[in-house]
Amino acid sequence: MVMSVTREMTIGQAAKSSAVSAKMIRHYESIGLLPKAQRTRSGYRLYDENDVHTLRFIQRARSLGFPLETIRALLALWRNRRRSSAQVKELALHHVEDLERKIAEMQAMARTLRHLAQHCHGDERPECPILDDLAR
Amino acid sequence: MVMSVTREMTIGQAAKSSAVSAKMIRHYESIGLLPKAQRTRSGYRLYDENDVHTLRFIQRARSLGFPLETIRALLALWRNRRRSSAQVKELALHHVEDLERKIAEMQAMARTLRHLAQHCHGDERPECPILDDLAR
DNA sequence: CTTGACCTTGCCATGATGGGAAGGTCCATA
DNA sequence: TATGGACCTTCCCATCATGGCAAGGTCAAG
Repeated sequence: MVMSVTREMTIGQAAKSSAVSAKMIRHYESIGLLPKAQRTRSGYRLYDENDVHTLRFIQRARSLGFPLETIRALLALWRNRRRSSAQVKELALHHVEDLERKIAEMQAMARTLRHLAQHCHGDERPECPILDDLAR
Repeated sequence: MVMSVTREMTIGQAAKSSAVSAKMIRHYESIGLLPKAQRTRSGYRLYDENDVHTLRFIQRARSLGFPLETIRALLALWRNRRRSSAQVKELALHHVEDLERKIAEMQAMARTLRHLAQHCHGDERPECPILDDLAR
């Protein structure tokens, strides 16, 4: 496989460079989050530095918990020179609200369980306020 | 459909009494979380107060975020007179750890995003530290 | 007898990811 | 030049808990 001087690479190399698995790169392409990759004559996908940059963008956005559909919108804004930062900020703050809602739910669960566990002897006897609560 | 005096009910009534959807009741049965329900001659599932009690137990455990496999274990302990409360407590505290780990992850995401958003003008101009971070 | 509310099973979808199979390609080394 | 290993391809299946829908059967009241 002969690649040009512009440092084209296979999917495995792009995966390493971007910390996005080859599996996911193919998946992102299949759902249209990434444009269809170029191919060698034998069918191998080819990626360049630009593609890797996009992959890193997606990877970073995923690491901040953005769902793929929001990342689709963020990518469009990133590429759009006439975007308004207000649009980006709205997506981000909406996601923060989602996170905060989920955090609050889980904190309530954890608080309840810690409280119940605190009153559970945790010994060999069967009496257990945790089960009592679940069965109430 | 004639039901006995022990207040047997159809799946829809059991669903209302337990706040578990009929769909989920069937699903729990299919994965063996619930024993196979009794049936009328025509094939309708029948539930009694005991079944509803179990359903409420599952519902409460789900509302505390326990995964179904853990609920399977909790149900077994609930039914086991020779259980030790230590086993129950361990399952609960393990789940609390899971919750706390996820909460911490999401808090880190939210913190980062709030910080980035704070520095984003959120106006009609394209400059945006949020995109800058994602693209860095 | 009709109608509407309920029940049955079975299939598909979600969201993001991984696993694995069956088969093709590339390249270095024996 | 042949072989082997590392890589690539597509396709299907699994996760986890839940919902939706479709086609068809049952029940009870009017």
